[in-house]
Amino acid sequence: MPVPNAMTTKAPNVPRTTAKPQDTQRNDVREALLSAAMKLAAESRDLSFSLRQLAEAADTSTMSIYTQFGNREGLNRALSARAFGLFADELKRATADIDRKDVVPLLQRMAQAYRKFAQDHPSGFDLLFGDINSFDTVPPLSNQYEGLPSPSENGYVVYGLYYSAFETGVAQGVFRNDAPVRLVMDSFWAQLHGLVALERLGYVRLPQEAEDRFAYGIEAILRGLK
Amino acid sequence: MPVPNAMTTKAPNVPRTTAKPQDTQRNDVREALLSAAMKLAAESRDLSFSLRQLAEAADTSTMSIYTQFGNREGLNRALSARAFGLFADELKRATADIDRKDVVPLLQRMAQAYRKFAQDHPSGFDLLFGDINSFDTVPPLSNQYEGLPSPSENGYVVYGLYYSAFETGVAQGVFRNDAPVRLVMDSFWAQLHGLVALERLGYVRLPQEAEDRFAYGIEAILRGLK
DNA sequence: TGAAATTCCATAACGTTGTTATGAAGTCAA
DNA sequence: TTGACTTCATAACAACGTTATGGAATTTCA
Repeated sequence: MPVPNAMTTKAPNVPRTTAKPQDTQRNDVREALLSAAMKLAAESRDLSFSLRQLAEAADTSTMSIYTQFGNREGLNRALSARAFGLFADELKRATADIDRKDVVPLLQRMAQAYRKFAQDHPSGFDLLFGDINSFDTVPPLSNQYEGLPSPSENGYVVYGLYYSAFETGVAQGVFRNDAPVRLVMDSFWAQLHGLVALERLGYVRLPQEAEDRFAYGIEAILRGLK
Repeated sequence: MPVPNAMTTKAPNVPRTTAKPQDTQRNDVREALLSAAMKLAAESRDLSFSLRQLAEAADTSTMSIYTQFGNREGLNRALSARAFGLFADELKRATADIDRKDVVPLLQRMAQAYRKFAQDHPSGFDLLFGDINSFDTVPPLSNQYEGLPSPSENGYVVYGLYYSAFETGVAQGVFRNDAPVRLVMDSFWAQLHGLVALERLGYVRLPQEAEDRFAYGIEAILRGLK
């Protein structure tokens, strides 16, 4: 879509002051790029910004993206790590006042946090769960981790929060023990993901229905795992 | 990614024979474009083909895509209608030998068909359920249809097959009647979608786990709606 | 301290993409 | 037969991700 090219048409040959000794805190440029990318993604609620737009927003050039991240996929990978951080924060905040032994209210809050993360950071949600090949940063489902790329630290945090809730719940007899805890947890997560993903994708067109739909779905999911 | 441009480098100025009177069965070009697009999508298992590749595969030029479909989004919309046809076929085939009153086995088959459709036609699955704004061709969840774009005919077929199964099931008392049938059905669908979507996105890395995971998930979903 | 090696990124270009401009050929109504 | 309309082949355009090149800043090591 041809758009007024206010951005690419700029005064040419205005060389930027390149890194002076005192501002060469390493990773200044990297940080500027990452935070500008997060901002652009937040504004548009997707990942459609171009690398030229990003470079301009971060007051640098496209080449610095390549030296810092290799290519766009590398940038996305770095952004995924950030997104997992936001997700982990939301999970912790939502469950701060819940006793870890009260697994049912705990998981209800964690489900709400999953949905809230998708609503508040839709591009982060897309990064983590919306694209093929995005799962390099997500902990694998299997116990057999060998040879698989290692996910980000916050990925493990998120994974661990869900897993330990189910570990406790199965031990308490609140959830079924007819399968490995991992499978019970994954079942919960997949079904929760479906509720949230369809809403993110625009299937739920009438906002006033969304709350009932989500609440009903979560109850059904938990019922099915008891 | 710079690739040997064997396609764009072709003998120039070789005018094609433009529509002669006898081959002007209208929509010849449209049909050629659609079937070539389906083929390209099937080969790559995604929608990454370019409009130039499509034009060449259909032995026409890119402009015909624009006269036939307006733009790429219009092409995708037409492909969605085809994909819904394939999905409806799969649903019918999978449930052909099931009595419509046996709603539990019926829905198990319909869940398997949903998964099989995603496996056999991943790009079709992406078209229908994988992208924001793709839901113009999907029947809306709500009873209040007013003002919403009308989905494709096969969209209604798919929707109706699921809906009537739940209508029967709720009437029989097999499923809960504590909410509108539409909400029960949507809960089932969303959770099923989560199982299938995560598998499609590459989360299930070990194929030998996929079957158990899916079977366990479907059982849990049905249990939660009883 | 000073020269060589290396890192970083600004400029500019390349190939590919979706889309649009233009015009010629074919169809259809009168 | 004429004139309006439709269709699509050619060519161009702006924007995209990426790569080439080179100069400045920094680091290494004497």
